Amino acid sequence: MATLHDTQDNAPSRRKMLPAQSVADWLREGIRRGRFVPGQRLVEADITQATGASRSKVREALQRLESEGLVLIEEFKGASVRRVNLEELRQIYRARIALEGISARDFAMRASPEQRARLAELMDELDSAVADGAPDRFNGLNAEWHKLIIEGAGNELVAGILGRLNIPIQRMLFESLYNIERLKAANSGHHAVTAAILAGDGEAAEAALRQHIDDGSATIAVILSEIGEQSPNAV
Amino acid sequence: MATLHDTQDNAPSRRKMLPAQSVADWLREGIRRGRFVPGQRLVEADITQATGASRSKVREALQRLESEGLVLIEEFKGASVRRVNLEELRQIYRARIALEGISARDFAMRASPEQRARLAELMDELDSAVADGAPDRFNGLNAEWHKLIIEGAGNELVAGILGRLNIPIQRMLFESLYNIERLKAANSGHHAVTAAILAGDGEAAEAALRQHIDDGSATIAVILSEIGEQSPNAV
DNA sequence: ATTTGCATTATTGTTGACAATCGCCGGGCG
DNA sequence: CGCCCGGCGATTGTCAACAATAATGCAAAT
Repeated sequence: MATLHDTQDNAPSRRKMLPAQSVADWLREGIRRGRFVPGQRLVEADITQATGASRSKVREALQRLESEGLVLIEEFKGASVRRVNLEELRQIYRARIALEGISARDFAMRASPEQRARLAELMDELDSAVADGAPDRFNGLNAEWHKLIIEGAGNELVAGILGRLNIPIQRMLFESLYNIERLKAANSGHHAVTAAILAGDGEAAEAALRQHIDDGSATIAVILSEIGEQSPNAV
Repeated sequence: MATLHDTQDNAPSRRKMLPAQSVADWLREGIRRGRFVPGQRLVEADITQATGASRSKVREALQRLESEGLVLIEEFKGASVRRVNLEELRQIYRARIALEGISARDFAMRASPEQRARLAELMDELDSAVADGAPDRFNGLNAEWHKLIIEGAGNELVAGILGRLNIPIQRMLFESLYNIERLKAANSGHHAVTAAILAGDGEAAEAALRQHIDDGSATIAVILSEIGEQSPNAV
């Protein structure tokens, strides 16, 4: 079984003494970046040693992550990164469609000229990334593009919910865009949404973004089912 | 300052010894039913005594409620029921529009004949409650009507999010329907949604439910602003 | 060789005591 | 009379030891 300090790699982790809430952030980030894979156990002692936080803080962080749906805590068995099955993935995407859709609508109605200009700029850079066949650059720009719309919609509550929803599927999202065909498809969706927003058409923007997310969901489902077919404790 | 066991009222609270997670439920319920009003402090010792749970469990429950956005925890000041301002109310309603809207759409597409029959039945009872001018009965039926759609949409994730979103405004929702005019207006919205669902028209069902919720939001905003004008520590 | 039972160990859950901080109350002073 | 300030009680934050439980490894028996 892989322990935690096995993988202490790049970070200058010399007794960080992370104070409190940061432990939750640290774990979230680790889950998002794939350092902790679904099913992996999160042993309190290891986290204590890795972060320098006290056990109380570690426990508090784990309980928080559980109520966010990121980890599973079983009595006397401890915490582990929660696995998502296909049904849950579907539900996540349904929620994303609803929330990110309405964000696009709101963004189209209230975005400042600067924000619209930034959106157009990102669109150009996305195009150039596609033209260059640069999936890494595309991934970063893609995240920024979505983030601009979500945070620009002026609804921190919805932005927060979406942020939490995305964590479990972040890694798959990332992997899904290493195929040039999918990349082109995704970008055509971006174009439709961007055009509607720049035209100030909230209705169309919402519809286009819904379509865009729905397209992506099929791709992710494939990836998840591939992963799910591996041995249960492998991932 | 009102303490907790001042208000220990109806429940047979003879040393309940609530085990663990139940403490969070107990607090949630108390907040929802107005036993704990926004701004009220939630002292650990009082909760311990009232529930019979240990302090660890109480703290755990409070932290959970904080990450749900229900309570506010300040360093060395403890937990208190979070106040919602008008901007946050707007954001809650925007999220509700998105999530309950898509639930109506999904329900229209996948509800069983039994569920549709139940919806029609509820609609009749709502009408009769309006005709009788019975706001209490209407309130109960109204909650059931929304619940049927949300839980019948087949998305527990979205249902859970909506459940948490509604808690802070539950009391206002309740109070808002003691005006016969508003009651009639709300019911006309119910009719539009029900008709669309029974016709199997997901698109129209979503649009109608969005409109219905949006109508309600204005009413709630009025109530909140009235409350907000009272002295800050009164509520 | 496989399985069963047992003892050991690793890990989590719980409790209690102690330290830190905030809010209040009363006294001193301008 | 009003204001500042220092102590005091109440409340929360932190930590370490202890108890309860599950996982593991080993040996013996079939």
